Amino acid sequence: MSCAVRLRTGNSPSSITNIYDKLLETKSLRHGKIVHQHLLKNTSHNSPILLAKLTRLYITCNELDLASRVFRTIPYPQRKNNVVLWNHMIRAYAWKGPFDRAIDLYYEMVESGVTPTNFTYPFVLKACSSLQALQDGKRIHDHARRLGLESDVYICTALVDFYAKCGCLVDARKVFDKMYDTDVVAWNAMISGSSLHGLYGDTMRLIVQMQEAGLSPNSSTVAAILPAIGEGNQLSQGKTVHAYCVRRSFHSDVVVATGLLDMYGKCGCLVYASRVFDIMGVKNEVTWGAMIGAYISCDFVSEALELYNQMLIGNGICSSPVIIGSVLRAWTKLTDLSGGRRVHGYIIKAGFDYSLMMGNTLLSMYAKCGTIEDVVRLFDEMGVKDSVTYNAIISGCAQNGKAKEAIVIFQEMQLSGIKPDLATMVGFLPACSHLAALQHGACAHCFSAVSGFTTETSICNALIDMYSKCGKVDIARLVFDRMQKRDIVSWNAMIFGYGIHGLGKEAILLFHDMQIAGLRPDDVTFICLLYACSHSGLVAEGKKWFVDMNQDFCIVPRMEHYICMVDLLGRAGLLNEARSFIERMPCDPDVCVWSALLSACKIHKNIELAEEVSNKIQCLGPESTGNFVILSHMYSAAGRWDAAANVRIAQRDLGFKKSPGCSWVEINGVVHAFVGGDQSHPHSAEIYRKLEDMLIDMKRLGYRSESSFVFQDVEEEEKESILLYHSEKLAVTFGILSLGSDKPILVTKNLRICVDCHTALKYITIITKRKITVRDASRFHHFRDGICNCGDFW
DNA sequence: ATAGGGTTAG
Repeated sequence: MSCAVRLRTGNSPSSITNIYDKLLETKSLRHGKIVHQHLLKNTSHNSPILLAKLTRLYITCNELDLASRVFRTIPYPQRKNNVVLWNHMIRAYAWKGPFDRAIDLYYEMVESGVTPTNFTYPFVLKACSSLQALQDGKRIHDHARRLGLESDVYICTALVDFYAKCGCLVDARKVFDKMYDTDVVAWNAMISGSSLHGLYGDTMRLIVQMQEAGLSPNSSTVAAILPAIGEGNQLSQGKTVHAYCVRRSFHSDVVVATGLLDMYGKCGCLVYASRVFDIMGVKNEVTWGAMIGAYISCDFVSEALELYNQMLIGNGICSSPVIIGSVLRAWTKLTDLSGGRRVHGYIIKAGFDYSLMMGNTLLSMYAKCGTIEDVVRLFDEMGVKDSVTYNAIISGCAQNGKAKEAIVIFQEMQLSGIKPDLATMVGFLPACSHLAALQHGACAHCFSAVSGFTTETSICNALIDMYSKCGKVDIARLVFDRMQKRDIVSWNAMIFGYGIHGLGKEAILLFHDMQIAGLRPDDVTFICLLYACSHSGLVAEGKKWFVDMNQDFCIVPRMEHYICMVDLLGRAGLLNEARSFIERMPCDPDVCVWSALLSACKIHKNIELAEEVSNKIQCLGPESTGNFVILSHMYSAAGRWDAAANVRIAQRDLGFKKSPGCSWVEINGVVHAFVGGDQSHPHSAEIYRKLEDMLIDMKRLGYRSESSFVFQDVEEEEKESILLYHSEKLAVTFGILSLGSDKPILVTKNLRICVDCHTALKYITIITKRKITVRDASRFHHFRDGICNCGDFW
């Protein structure tokens, strides 16, 4: 059609309007744009009706920006009166987004005096629902009520959907219950809302009620409930739904089938997931994303990456932000930083939107791969942050030994106005556990209680761990006793708590209680139990449980169990038995197994065996520095300085640096750290003076420094001073100076406590009449009135 | 319908 030519021939305005009209009726975007061009040039041809028609055409063609531009040029009275056009504009934005434009248009409509109709509300409410804009939705609900539109079935359904998506399920239910006629769509709104918020029980109850009301779930219902089933790990329920889908022929629907495979993946049933995937006729990007995610959830990470490549190469499907998120999670699970970095580069190069979720995924990858510098840099770059952002960085720090940083960031989070949630606290408490920062931990406990988190099993589990690692095993037990529901982690954490305090009998009692309560011990339970036996010298019990674990509980021992057993036997002085135990192992012992024996050789001063064990460790590649240190200590103790020096030279040549011994003490919520011979603390002078004073009293009571454990060949007096300024002594002394005389002192050390400090602290408890507790890398030492509860071997 | 944060383990 050569309309452009005809338009130039000086027709009268009314005939031109007719031509415009005809062009718009073709519903062709190209024609619309031609009319638009001419209207811009010949403003005299503008008529409100034409402009309205052009707006409609643009809406139909999904050109919302253009539609909106033309809409605004319609003169006021005509625009005001064309309610239908307002509704169309709002509906278009509510469908396609940006959703906030729909809400803005609604407000503009009301403010310019246009009365919304029953068609307006479902659309604007849908926009509120997509944005989870609770306040706006409530206001709009109020408007509809005042207009007497409350019984309109479409509005009610939209309201149910809106409240349910915002998580206000009580309000959703209120609207729902008032409805005269609830159809499948209204039920689906209720059901998908509770499913979206992970309320598995409620979702299933609603399904039953729906069927009792005589309605059958349709494919949308099924698609809505499958994520909740997956998250609730309800495999048998999921299979029932699958069967229902087959009966109703929903299973060939790509949305339902994708939901099914995702559900199987989340339930850990990879075989079923991939079977659904394989027989699917139509697969889209979401299907591939779900399958890749299923592989990752089931720990088949390299298979997931392989599938991703298959998708790109053989199936013509491009990456999407969601799939890239999954790929990042795969590298995270492999703790493969370079893989993660490559994906990060790809995200930048491909120009993917840097959404909050993508940022959080990247942050979590860097955090789990242990590069705190990258985490902090990314964190600072992120413009928008939410609680997940903070949770990722806090737990990332806590899991990578940066507990002090975790505390600082937790404080920053509170200043930023983002409220810590349940996951924040569960991720933060281990940082307190690690530092034995009881005051921070107790504050976190109070905050959790006030926020209503302490009814949750996960938070109580973290609290049990925190209190027992902060030396308060009694409070840990109180938390344990008051829990409404305990899971396997609760019992394991409590048993381990008793173990580190040398309370083996209590650990065994709890192990029995656990079985009476109907819980089946798992592999971790036995690690905790054997550890407890080992640290309380309960050799016979430990041996018995090791056998029972295999025979009665069908748990195949892992390396960790063997390590516990070698530790148990070795600690008790049964060095030969420990060695033959290792020789009988059905699998090859790793370095940690031999290290456990080497530590035992040190306790029982058996240099010959230590040398032999040390050679084995050398052959395996001595992964850690601790083994060199032990052997060198033993040679030193025997006065064999040359041998000790050779070990240290070998250690240096192989590139192993001794990690410095570090001790810390929490005073009024501030953690003070010390290394050996440290003079950097502001109160250093006082601390050293106090220590020297105490040394005089200690000597009077019979203390002799264990100078054989100084590893350089130096004069006695010098040895004494090297020992005197060990980090644990400095931290204890600072505690004595800073805390009231009735207060017990808790010091934490990153390595095992040294023999001399162990002896010295006993004397210090007598001199200062204080209780002193040291948590070293291995366990708790409770010093009281000149004795330690560890029984002097550790 | 697919992506982000959390508890026990020498």
